[in-house]
Amino acid sequence: MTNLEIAEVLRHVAASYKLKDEKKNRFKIIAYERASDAVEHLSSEAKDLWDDGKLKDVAGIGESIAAHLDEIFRTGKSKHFSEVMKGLPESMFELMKVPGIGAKTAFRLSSKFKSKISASDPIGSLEKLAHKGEIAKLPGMGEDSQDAILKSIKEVKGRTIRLLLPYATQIADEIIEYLLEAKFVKSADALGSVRRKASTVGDVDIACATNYPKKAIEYFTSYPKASRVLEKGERTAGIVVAGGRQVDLMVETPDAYGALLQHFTGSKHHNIALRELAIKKGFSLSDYGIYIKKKGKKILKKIPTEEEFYKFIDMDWIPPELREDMGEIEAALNHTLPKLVDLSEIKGDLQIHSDFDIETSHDIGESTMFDLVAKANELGYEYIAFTEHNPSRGKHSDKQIIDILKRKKEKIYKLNNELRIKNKGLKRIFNSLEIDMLPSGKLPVPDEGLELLDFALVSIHSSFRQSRDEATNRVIAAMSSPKVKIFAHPTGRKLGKREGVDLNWEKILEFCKSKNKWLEINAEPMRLDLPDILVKDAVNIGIKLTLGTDAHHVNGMDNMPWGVSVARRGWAQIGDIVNTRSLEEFERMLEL
DNA sequence: GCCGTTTTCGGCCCGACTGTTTTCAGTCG
Repeated sequence: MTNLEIAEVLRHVAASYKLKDEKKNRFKIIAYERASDAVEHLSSEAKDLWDDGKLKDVAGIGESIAAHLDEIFRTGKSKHFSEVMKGLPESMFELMKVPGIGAKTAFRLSSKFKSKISASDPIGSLEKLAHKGEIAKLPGMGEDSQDAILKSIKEVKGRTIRLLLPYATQIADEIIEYLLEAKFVKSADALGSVRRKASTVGDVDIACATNYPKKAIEYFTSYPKASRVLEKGERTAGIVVAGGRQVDLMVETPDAYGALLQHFTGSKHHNIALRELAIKKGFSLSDYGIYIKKKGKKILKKIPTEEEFYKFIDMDWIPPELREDMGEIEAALNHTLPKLVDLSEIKGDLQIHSDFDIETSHDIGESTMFDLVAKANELGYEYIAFTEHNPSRGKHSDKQIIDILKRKKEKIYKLNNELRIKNKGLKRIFNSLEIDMLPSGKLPVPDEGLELLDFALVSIHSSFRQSRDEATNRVIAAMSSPKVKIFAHPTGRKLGKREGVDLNWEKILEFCKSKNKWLEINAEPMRLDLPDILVKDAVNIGIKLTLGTDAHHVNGMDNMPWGVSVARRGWAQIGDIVNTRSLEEFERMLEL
């Protein structure tokens, strides 16, 4: 059972309690919803935690829920959950997937149209009923509700995967630019997961500061690229842009903008923790500002900037990337927040594929070494590594592989000489290779070939479905080769397409620490791998990380900022990232 | 049902928008 499935079950339990007796179960409902959230955002599989007896360590899962989940993992179901959901129509849980339909509405629809809602496709049945005008006839519903349901169903059906960060950022940037063209808009910022630079983004949210909120809402809803206006209030508005992507705007006057920015940047978990803390200090936080109690009255203090907002509760300003309630609140209170690594501190790109014909079975780069060097100079790097895939093993003998690698070494040797003569910008090109790990953990390059390299990366490109132990042993075996320094795109995940390989991270991190091996943060937007949560684990233990774009074209080298975002979300500082070092220091580290 | 730097009891985040209502319920973030 996956985390997503467990989270869904917990949410269904919460919905069931809501229907049975909302008043009586008020806090139980919150508890189950929180537990559901917690499981959904877990960095490891709940099943694995259960295996290790650590399920109860998850904040939000206590004695009782842990026991029910234990029953589910052992027997496939929970008697208690079945009892709670007893008497409720099965189809209602499916209908709740439609935005705007919650527990109550779903229950009413499922009960009312019992015979007309098919078990195999409840949402499809509902759509038919809506088309016939049946929904509008229900008490408390009307034409507008029916239309809203139809539109939502359409969106559910055409729902694309979550956006990758760069695309979401681009949508946000274009709208921010549009907003700032209006004279009455003082400032505009991305909110939510875009501002926190999460790897994927659902909806794009934007804030704007203006003394003319009405005008700003009007202006926003007439954005030329909007295909539809979802809502239009006094303070917020929502539109749909190309690809069915929703963009929400929050408007505030400049004197209260800080509280708004803080609130809608989130994350939800960060805000909840923050508000609970504020209550203990006698304040109440909201997106309008901070309420202070005076003589039994609540007085609103408006907050123009985020810095002032955090300062008011005795905290340092927290970089948005850290706002996940993962310890940043405690650190901000103690003034021990890390100084996060910055893009300007990156001195090299450690994964680049040129068009050198290395006769690999994988994809070869599209740009020449010459063009890639020019790009590296443009980016102000001191060094780069050419890391083409290894020559294919099936088509080459060991001797042929060694010959190819010799040719590549010579070519890079010549290029390095030219750099030395020019004596500016880029100082050194490293001769590296991204080597497949065979399923056994063996490397498809003979030792004599490895000796030709400055250092090597290893990565997984096949057999993604090995068992946890098999895969872990494979990685450790492959990394044990002396020339191998970096484990590239370690989980092998592709966002929205493929889960990563199931690995025992405790073991791998321990290995990296003891053998001084490095983990790559791959900056390719669909990878962003190592994931931020594992970056944080690695940083905690003191494992060094590298940044590489995995560029197969000069343009790919522009992806470095996304990798830096992942590093920052994992609390990495300059010292944690190897390629923030000067060339001389980096060379020393390679020899360790 | 969960949780603890005032607590193992007594709390539990805050507010907007929509639609269908004459004061609110449901849903969402």
